[in-house]
Parts: sequence; structure tokens; C-alpha cells
Amino acid sequence: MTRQSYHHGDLRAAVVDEALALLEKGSPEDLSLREVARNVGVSATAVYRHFPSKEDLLKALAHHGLALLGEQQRKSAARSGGTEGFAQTGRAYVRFALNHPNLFRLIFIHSPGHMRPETSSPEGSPAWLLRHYIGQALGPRATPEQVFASVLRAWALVHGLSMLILDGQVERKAAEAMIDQVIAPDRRAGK
Amino acid sequence: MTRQSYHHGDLRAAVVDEALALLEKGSPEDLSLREVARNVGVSATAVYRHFPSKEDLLKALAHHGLALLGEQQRKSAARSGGTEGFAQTGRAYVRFALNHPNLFRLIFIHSPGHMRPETSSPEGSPAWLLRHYIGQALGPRATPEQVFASVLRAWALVHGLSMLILDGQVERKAAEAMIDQVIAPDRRAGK
DNA sequence: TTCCTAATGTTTACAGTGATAACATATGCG
DNA sequence: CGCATATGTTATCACTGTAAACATTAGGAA
Repeated sequence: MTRQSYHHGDLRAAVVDEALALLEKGSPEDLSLREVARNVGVSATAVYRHFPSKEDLLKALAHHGLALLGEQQRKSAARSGGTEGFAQTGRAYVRFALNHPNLFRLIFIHSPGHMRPETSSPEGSPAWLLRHYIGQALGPRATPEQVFASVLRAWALVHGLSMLILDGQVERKAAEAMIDQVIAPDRRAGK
Repeated sequence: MTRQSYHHGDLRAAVVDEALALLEKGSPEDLSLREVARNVGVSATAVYRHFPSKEDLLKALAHHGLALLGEQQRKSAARSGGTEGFAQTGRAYVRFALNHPNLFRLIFIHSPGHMRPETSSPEGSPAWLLRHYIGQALGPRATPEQVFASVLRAWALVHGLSMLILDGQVERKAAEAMIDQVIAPDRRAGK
């Protein structure tokens, strides 16, 4: 890979890969364009040919992470349908956060609102899955307000749980053991 | 305040105040020691006499913010006791997050785990309030596991809701209108 | 094929950052 | 009064994101 040809071939992809690798080891703020460039074996400013700014690189990474999250959620839910499938997407959400803390954070800092009216979430994305399962559980007679409330509630639950564990506010192993109890009551209550 | 005496008087407090002010306008990463020093009218390195590193300053700010949050929660809950008081602490939590986004984030990034066994939360702190109200609601016959599950659930709910709104993942006004619906069911379900 | 334009990389440079070390001044205690 | 110590300052370093000017190459038009 130590080609000394002037042109790299596919620098953009290489930069994204390296940045993702660095994200597994350090926070987004610690991620340095120069370090990425160094590791890829290219001058610091070469990155700017593909990303106008660091912010834009982070956005690309967030986009990548979002797709990955949705993918893992779908994979988890595939093994079981309906209500149990929904719970599985929740578990997958928390698991993803724990496995890729920095990437997870990035997704929510550097990305447009997933659940805002003007943002249409693509099929299979985390936001789409959430709305899909909630809509299915509540049935067609539910009002938009009811749907929104349930979506918000379910999302807040898994998101808050993920963040509290990630930030070390709560003892990790104990909290992990509680994931099911935290998620499950939401189903039992018929919500 | 433009005293040109060599010594400032109470630089530590001035730095904290200025930093808190800057935090109302920008993220913690954007907060620069040099800018703080400049605004206070002191050389950049003077700050290091009071805070060994930027990290330490942020910790102090987080500590301050945590106290402020607890204070506002207690004030909100004072107007009504018991279950309604508990709900008020939840509302106060979200309100605080929305009013002081950067300080709120700081609290959870730069602070020891509030709910870990080894950390004893002082009376009146957010974590103490949470455990207090939950314990009261569940009664003395509840097992530690049940208490922990309920604490985690309630906390995750308000924390997740706060974060999703702060990160703009959800339309703010719509979400604010939903706060009660999101918090309330937790009470109705007897949890 | 040849040529030239656009895409891609490099070098150089600048302003801003957190941090350390060496030096300056004032405060308050004996 | 005198001096140790707390507190501020200046100079400097390594690092960052980013812009501008320059170098090289790839790929289509002639």
C-alpha cells in the first residue's frame, strides 16, 4: 500500500476508513485531519480536495455510521417480527452505542434532525424503523400526536440509556443487565 | 473593573464566571482558555495558577452546573410534594437542558458517574433527588434491583428527551409540547 | 497518437490553541 | 521590616485547521 505514485487512487475512501478507525480509539474532537492524512500517507491538505472542511468529513462519517446503525437494527429485528422485532431494534440501538461510542455520538451531533417534518428518513434508516414499528403497534386509528408521543418516548428511552452508560453515569455492567427491564415495560403497558 | 493592579483579587471566580458566560454562547470545545483570559483582562497563562489544565476548568464548570441543576429541580418540586413533585423534577431537568445546552452537556461529559456505587451523591443533588423520589414511590419493600431499574428508566427518559431536542433530532416546539405526555405515563403505569 | 484541461496532491504559510519554563511582582506572616 | 509564597507575565513549543500558490497526472478531444 506504500505506493509512491503521485495520485492515490481512492483517497476519499481511504480517508473515511482511516477516520473511522481512529474514531474507534478516540473522540471526534481528538480526531485530527493531519493525523488521518499522515496515516494514509498523504499531505495534510490533500484531504481538502475531498472534504471542504473537517466538519464535512465528520458529516460523512456520521452518515456512514447512521447507515451502519440501521443495518444492524434490521439484522437484529429480522430474526423475529412484530413487537419482539421492535424490542430487538431497541437492543441493537444500545448495543451499537456501546460498541461504537464515538461514532454513535457523531451521528447525533453532526446530522440533520432525523425526526423533523422536513427530513424524510429513507426506508430502513433508524428513524424509519422506529416510526414503522410504532405505527404498526398502534394501528391505523392512532392520531399523529399519539404516534409522535410514542415515538419520542421509545426513542428517548433507548437514547438516554445509551448516553448515560456511555458517559459513565451508571455502572456499565449493571446497566447492561437492565436493558431488557428498561425496554420491556414499554411493551407491557401497551404503549 | 479595569484595575491595572498586578494581582486580580479573585481571578478564580472571575474565570469561572466568564467561562460560564461563554458557555451560554458556544460549545465546550470552542471555549478557549485564552479567550477567557483575554475577556477577564489577564494573561493567558495566569489561568494555570488556578486550573492545572483546561480539563480541570471544565470539571469545575460541570460541578457548578450540577449544583445549579439540583437547585432548580428542588425549587420546582417544592411547590408540590410526592408524585407530582417527582414529575416536576423531571420537567425541571429538561428545562435546564434547553436553557443551558452547553453547560448541561458538560455536566455529563466531565463528571464522575453520579449513579455508580462508589459515588455517594450529596443530598439535594439530581442523582439524590431521583433516588429519593423513586424510593418513596416504590416503598420500603422494593428490592434494590427494582429501585435501580426504575431509576434508570426515569433518568433515561428525561435524559434522552433532553439530548434529542438539544441535538435537533426532533422538532423543538413539538417535542416541548410532548414533555408531559412523555413523562406522565411512567407514573400512570405505577412505575 | 498528442495535447491540454481538469482533478488531485504538495509545499508553504498563518493564526489560533493548550501547555511548559523562566521570570516579575505583590501579599501577608514571622 | 523582611522574605517566602502565591499570583501574574513573557517567551516559546508543538500542534491544529485552513488558505494560496504550485506540481503532477489522468482522461477526453483533436
